[in-house]
Amino acid sequence: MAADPMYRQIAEDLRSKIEAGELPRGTQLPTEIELRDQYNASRNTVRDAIKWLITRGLVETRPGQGTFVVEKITPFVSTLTGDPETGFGGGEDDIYDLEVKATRREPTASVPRVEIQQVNDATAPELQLGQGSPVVSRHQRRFIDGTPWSLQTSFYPMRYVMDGAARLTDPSDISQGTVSYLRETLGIDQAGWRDMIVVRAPNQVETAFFKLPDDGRVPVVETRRTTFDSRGKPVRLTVSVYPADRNQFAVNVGKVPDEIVAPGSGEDSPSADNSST
Amino acid sequence: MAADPMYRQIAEDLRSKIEAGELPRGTQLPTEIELRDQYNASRNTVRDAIKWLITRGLVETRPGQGTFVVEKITPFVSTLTGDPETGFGGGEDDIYDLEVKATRREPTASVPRVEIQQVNDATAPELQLGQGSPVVSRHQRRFIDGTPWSLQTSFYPMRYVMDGAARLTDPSDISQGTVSYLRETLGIDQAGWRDMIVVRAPNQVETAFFKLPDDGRVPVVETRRTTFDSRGKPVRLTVSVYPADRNQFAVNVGKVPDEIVAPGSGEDSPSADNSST
DNA sequence: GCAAATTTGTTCGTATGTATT
DNA sequence: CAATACATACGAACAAATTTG
Repeated sequence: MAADPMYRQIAEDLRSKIEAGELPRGTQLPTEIELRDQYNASRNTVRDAIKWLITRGLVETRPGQGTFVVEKITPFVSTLTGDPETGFGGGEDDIYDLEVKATRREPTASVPRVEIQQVNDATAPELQLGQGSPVVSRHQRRFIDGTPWSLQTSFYPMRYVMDGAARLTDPSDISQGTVSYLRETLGIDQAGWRDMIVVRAPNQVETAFFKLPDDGRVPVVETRRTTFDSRGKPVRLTVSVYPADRNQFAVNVGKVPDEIVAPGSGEDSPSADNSST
Repeated sequence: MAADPMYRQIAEDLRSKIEAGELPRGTQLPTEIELRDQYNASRNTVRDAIKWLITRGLVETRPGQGTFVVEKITPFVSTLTGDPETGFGGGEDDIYDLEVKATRREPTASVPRVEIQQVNDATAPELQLGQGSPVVSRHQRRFIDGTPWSLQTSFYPMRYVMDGAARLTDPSDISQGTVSYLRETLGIDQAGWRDMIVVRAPNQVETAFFKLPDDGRVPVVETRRTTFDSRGKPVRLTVSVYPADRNQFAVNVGKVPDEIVAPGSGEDSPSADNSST
């Protein structure tokens, strides 16, 4: 009882039992009352230990049922790169390439929700627009095999609509893809893009849509894709949000083989802990 | 008291005050005793509210001092892509390109720690090695302006050393870079690489090195870079771990302008919350 | 340098509410 | 409806870290 607080000791003990396979995935832990007796602590202390395990994503509690070791999720893998000449985005509108280990799963998307907005303070510089400029936003919810996969919003300068790209405001899929639509109507070519990848806590909308635990311990990955024309001017901004607990990303540079090897994540760092700087 | 639990109401109230600027970054919140009186709740309930804010990274507590609104961190931005022909990795050994908004900061790295290990179960398939094959691991701690930036470990098949690349086991920097060293000694060319990006909770070593809060609420980003030769065979695997609270990543595809625009993250999704599927 | 005051951290006990079986 | 199990809330006491006098 000298070094660590009791709830940490209990938590570490349970953690080691989980990682040693003594408590396999999906099994139920002893109830809080049973743990209280086992560890000779109070129920509140046991609950502190469980809270610590929840934060690390090791267990989950279900009211009226018990505490369970979480099942491992087979992640979705999204490839952020693509062939800038041929494929260039895969042909689908705003949909990233997708490859999934073992089974090939099918992504589906909701009908776009289109809005005219004043450009956000955060996105204005990325689109090189003045504060408050009007933009068209096209928002979609995307699923894989029915489970929520990502939220995606693309922003286009309103000027494109004025200049003739009226279908940008159509609240339906632009089947040919907005890329080729902009090229054909306005002669805007797409020379490349940059993805900015940020990890952050989910907001309320994201927590609800992805059915994440409402204590914000599961982060989301936000990719902000700015597409440029050949003169280096930004054409659009696509913001996609993915829950980090079921998504991974791949980036290819140069010549690489096709198959994606299951990334085993986890404990690769040399076992010994570092001490000096 | 019907809808939300009291600790959530207190937390949301404090959150709105923080986001409205009423409680600026860095300022101290009222003490738990003061909050108890303000909200007419018990101290434990106030502490539950503070815990909720901590999980979301909005505040931090300092024992003996108080609770404070967290300061915003200017993030490091690492570019995962590069020119596959000319630059190809930037010339430094295993160091990614780095660009930082406004000021250009200098990355430094510790002397490599070299170990001969049996290949990990997770990394064996990525390097296409049999279970338990010997590998050389080269581990470095990397800093920017003195603050811990990333932990990086590269794995090479031990066979390379047998075949003549003895310096791979040198516990010092290979100044010319391992890429050109392998090309000159063994004729191994580097045709491309793939980065797998995973977000997960930090382990004990990472928590200590990055000085992260020990409750694992700050995730880490793990990039697993597999480098391939022109025949599509893996040459090496570089695993880098970055704390998500001070790092962002950029991926360039095709032709894009040089300057990286400050990515403002956050609240871009259309304001209204989604309801139906 | 030490002691007191302040503030958060841990642990206990207890009671009541809510969700599930 | 009853039993079970987790969720919330209160009160209290002591420990540990930090600042202040």
